[in-house]
Parts: sequence; C-alpha cells; structure tokens
Amino acid sequence: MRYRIGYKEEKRKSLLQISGQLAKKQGFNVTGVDGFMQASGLTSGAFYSHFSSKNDLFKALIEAELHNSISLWQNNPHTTPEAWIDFELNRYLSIYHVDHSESGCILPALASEIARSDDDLKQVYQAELLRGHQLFVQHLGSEETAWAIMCQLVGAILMARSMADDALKLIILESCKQSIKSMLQNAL
Amino acid sequence: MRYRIGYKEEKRKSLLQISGQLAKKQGFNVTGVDGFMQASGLTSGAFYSHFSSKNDLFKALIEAELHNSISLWQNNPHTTPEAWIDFELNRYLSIYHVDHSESGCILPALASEIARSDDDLKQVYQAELLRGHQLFVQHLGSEETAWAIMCQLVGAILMARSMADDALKLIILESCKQSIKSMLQNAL
DNA sequence: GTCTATACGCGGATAGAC
DNA sequence: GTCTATCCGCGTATAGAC
Repeated sequence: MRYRIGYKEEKRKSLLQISGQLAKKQGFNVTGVDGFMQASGLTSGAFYSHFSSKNDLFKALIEAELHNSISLWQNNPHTTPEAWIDFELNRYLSIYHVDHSESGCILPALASEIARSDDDLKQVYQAELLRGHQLFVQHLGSEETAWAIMCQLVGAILMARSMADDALKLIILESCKQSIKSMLQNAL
Repeated sequence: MRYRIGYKEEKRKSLLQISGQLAKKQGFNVTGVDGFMQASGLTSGAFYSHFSSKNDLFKALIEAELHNSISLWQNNPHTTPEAWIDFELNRYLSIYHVDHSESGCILPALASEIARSDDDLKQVYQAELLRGHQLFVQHLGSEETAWAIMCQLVGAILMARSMADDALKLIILESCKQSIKSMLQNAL
C-alpha cells in the first residue's frame, strides 16, 4: 500500500463533489467517465476502483448532493416561518443560482435525467427528497404548501435557465418570489 | 423526381412529430440520429435531406412542440378565469401526463437540455414561450401570476416524474393543484 | 429522397504494469 | 490506487448508388 489509510474515502468524497459540479453544469449522461476523472486530475482507468459503474456514480452523487442541500436548509438561521422562507427565497431564487448550476441545487439541473433512470436510483432520490420535504413542513406547517413551494422553486430555476434574455430571467424569479410570499401571507 | 410534390414537407412534419415524442421520452442528447430515423421507419442517411444537423432538428422540434402546446391552451373552451385554469390544471397536472412524457409538454421533459443549448436555440424557445405566457396573462390578468403558475406546473410534473412511488406522485400533483386554486381565489 | 457503406472520434469498461 | 493500452459498440456526418 503506497497510499495512507483514509485516502480512498477522502478521494471518493472529492470525486463525488467534483463530479457533482460537472454533472449539474453539463448534464450527467452527456458527460463521459473520462470527463469526470479529468476534472479530478485522474484518468478514466482509476474510476473503477471507486465506483462499479457510471450509474453507480450517479446514485452516489445524487445522495451526496441532496445531503448538501439539506444541510444548507438546516443551517438557515431563522426560526419564524416568514423569516425562514424569506431567507430561502432570496438564496434559491437568485440570478447567481440561475447562472451557476455547478454550485446549485441538483433538482433543476438533473431531475429530468433522474426521472429517466432506473427504480433503484429513484428510490434513493425519493428518500432524500422526503427528508427535505419534512424540513419544509416543519417550518411551514403544511405538507401541501411544502410540496407546492418546492415545485415552484425548482420550476422557476429551470424556466429562468432556459431563457435567452437576462431581464426575463429576473422577471421570472421575482414573479415566483412574490407569488410565494403572498401565498404564505394568506396561509400562515 | 420519384416523390410527389409536397412529400418532403409532409415527411418533415412527420419526422418532427415522431422525433419530438422520442426526445421527450428518452431525452434529446441521449437519442442518436439513427434512433430518430428508425422510429420514423428510415435510416440515418436520409436524415440530412431534412435537417442540416442534429442541433437543427432540436431547434425545429422545439418550435413545433411549443406550437402544439399553445394550440392546446388556445382550444381550452372555458372563458371565465376560474373555469379556464381548472381545465388546464386537470389536464396538465394528471398522472397520465406524468406517465406519458412522449405525448406531454416539452418543458418538464427537455427544459434542462434547452438550458444547456446555444443562444440561437434559446431565442427560438423564449419567443414561443412568451406567446404561451401571454395566453396565461389574458386569462389570469396578471403577468406575475402567469409566470408563477407556469413555473409551478412545470416543476410539479418534473418532481412527480422523478419519484419512485405512484402514491407520492399523486400527492405532489394534488398539492400543486390545490395550492394554485387557493392562490387564485385570493388574487382574482 | 432513401439506401448502404464508411470515416472517425467518443462512449463505457477491462487488463496488466507500476 | 493510478497509469497506459486496448476492446468494441455507438455517436455524427458524408459519399455515392439507385
């Protein structure tokens, strides 16, 4: 063994992080194993000592990404429903998020590819997403409202990203932000 | 000329329709030119007498798909805002739509691939989408509400499609349906 | 307009040296 | 664990016969 103990585990984490960024930016299917490894400074041959297949990477990557997202939501410092959701709206519905998919949420970036994947992968994804949903429920008090807002957030980023004009992206983001705020004023 | 006049135009329309179904079901990038042509009963060599490149097909396909969607919305027989949106909610937020992406809206199926495409293609997409938005504005009376609802509709289908459990798909659809209805009750 | 044949690069995955 | 070399199928696109 020429590598110190714990190296493989750390390297795997690093691979997941870098591959996640690349997959969110370019798309997972469209990116080759060689692309993922080059971004990590390795060659494709080394890939299979960390993952059994490209699909195995996808599964691990989804789990890691959703863990990161849930941590972000949990670190929201506000406690009242209004302040909590305001914080999330400003963070999630930002131009920065639209323009930097590599550091953003996995849902608007990869959900359509997840939707076309095998059931095993969807189960992993669903389990993590339900944890995220529960977090929203805790703060908003309603399962229905939690799903509705999550869908609108994802749809807004997806929609804004496919627009050509920057001004229009902003309009879409602000429309959803205002819509969610007044929705909650009537519900909370 | 062994082919009757008007043949090429008809064949192109047929190619766009069948390719659109396949792209929405499998994804555009992941489907090969040969796949599109086989689904139309031709071989890949014939592709280039109809389209100059695969990307050219994508652009034409997006335009055709959005034309179809806008026609659907225009054929909504209801005139009052409540009845109009109810009709759309029941049609769009259905399990059938979740389970049959090949005959559904192009947005939840291909928006993330459009977001990663060149500016030329995004311009075509944006122009058609703005027409769709205007239709929503006509019936709902608010540009903001129109964007908010469109985002939520797209997000709901995308989200439902990536779930493993059918029951959960329904919960998400119904949550968004109810959320939009009460949002409009307070706004209209 | 469609076919077959073909060029050529990239896809995922494996084998063996270090 | 990572490297280079390699297998082999699929990707887009073109050429030429019918």
